[in-house]
Amino acid sequence: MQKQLTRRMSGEIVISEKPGDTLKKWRNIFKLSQKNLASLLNVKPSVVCDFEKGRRASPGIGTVRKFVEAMVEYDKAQGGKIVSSMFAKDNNNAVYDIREFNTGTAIDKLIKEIDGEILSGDGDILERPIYGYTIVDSLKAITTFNVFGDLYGWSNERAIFFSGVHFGRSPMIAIRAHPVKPRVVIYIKPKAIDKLATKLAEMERIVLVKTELDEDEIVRILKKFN
Amino acid sequence: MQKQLTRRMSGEIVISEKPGDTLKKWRNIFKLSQKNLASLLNVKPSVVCDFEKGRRASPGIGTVRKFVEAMVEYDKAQGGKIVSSMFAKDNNNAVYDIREFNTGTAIDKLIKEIDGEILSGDGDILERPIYGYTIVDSLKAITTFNVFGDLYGWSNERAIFFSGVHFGRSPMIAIRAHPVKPRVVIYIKPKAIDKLATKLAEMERIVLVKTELDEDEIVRILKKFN
DNA sequence: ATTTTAATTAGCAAATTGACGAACTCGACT
DNA sequence: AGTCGAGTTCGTCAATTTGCTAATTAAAAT
Repeated sequence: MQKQLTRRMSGEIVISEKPGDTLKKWRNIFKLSQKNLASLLNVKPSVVCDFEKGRRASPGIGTVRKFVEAMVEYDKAQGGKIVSSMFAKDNNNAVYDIREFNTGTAIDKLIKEIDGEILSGDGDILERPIYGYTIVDSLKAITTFNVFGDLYGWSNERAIFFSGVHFGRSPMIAIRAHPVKPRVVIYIKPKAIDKLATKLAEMERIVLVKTELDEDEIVRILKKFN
Repeated sequence: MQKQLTRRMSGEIVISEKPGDTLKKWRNIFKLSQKNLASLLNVKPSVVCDFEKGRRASPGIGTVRKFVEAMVEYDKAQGGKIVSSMFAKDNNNAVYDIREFNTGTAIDKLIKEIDGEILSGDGDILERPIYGYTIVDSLKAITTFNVFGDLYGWSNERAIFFSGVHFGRSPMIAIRAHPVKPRVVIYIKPKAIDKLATKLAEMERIVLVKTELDEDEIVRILKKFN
């Protein structure tokens, strides 16, 4: 959650017309004085000012990072009120795990690692890289509001794992209906596989896979990937 | 939409453990070779490589920005396939406008500008700064999936304008139910004001305002703010 | 009226970036 | 065996950043 926010803040600062103003805006949101923030960073207040006033035309990302993380850390030490007020999405327990890779991982490599069986998808589509994954409880995903927006992390070039799958029909229908599609869908210990599910997967050119590993094992294995 | 993506990309690069890897990841997503990207940036390929391999520990945000924007621009010139595949939220026409300010604007200043009448809220709460606003169609906001997650931009220290308001009861109930609250709620040309709405606003310490200007005029006026 | 506190400006030394070019690796394809 | 394309490594150097101190302005508090 903090990471999400630091990314947002950094992104906004980098792209902003006047990065200094944006920096200042965040400092104000965190209710810190320049002196205050400076001491968190072990620098003198004039340094903070120089950045805010844009004396440095293009500060390094290390600097931006230090600033942003210091503010978020500070808030955390105070109980995290500001950070958590920034976010709503916590009780979204339909999402079991969500993570991004830094480098692409080929689909077939991932399938092999999790001991998956391919139900649909072949050829060079299996060599495409994906950049992250999401593990969701299929039932909760459909009944909970809003999850579908949160299923995709930064990239939709990703794998989606569904747990609690009966026949795998509903998850594929949901994916069919949703405008953004993942590259790979993986059913965790499905009871059976509905024919319509594989048909839809083919139509969408989505690689459909099943695995008999459980969520924890999958998370553990995928920790390796970067 | 492009701006959103550039912010995401930049944020991810800044916060990443290995910014170079993240840069590379995005270059791959945009299906560009180093040479290719280098030519878009008018630099030599080795420069791109140096950044990806982390020879510069802390590249300037100007550099990050150039990289990110070049990729997005390139995609746009190709028809914008990648950028738009990255986003789902288009047919969300419940949201009429959403914008962030770079500097805080006092609530009462904003109210004065849009010629608003205060229905609830007084004292120093009116001097608090806000950092953005959202204008939504109240009916669509409630019937459309997912909007409530998109109502808040970067900061919830913001104003939310509701158009198509009858008595203003439903919007306040929705806000009451939602965990993240705006600082200010503004009804655009309401037919009347429900008592419960003002009561809820008081309970949530939200400044409730009505205005007789229409959406377009409001957008025009708020363009001034930065 | 005086003292604090917060924010801004400016000059300067050391460290780092940003860009280049040339040399080098490593597969893949003739 | 040889050449292409894509990517990597590194020495070099001007331009910038980073952080300091010190001086100055502005606003708030005593």
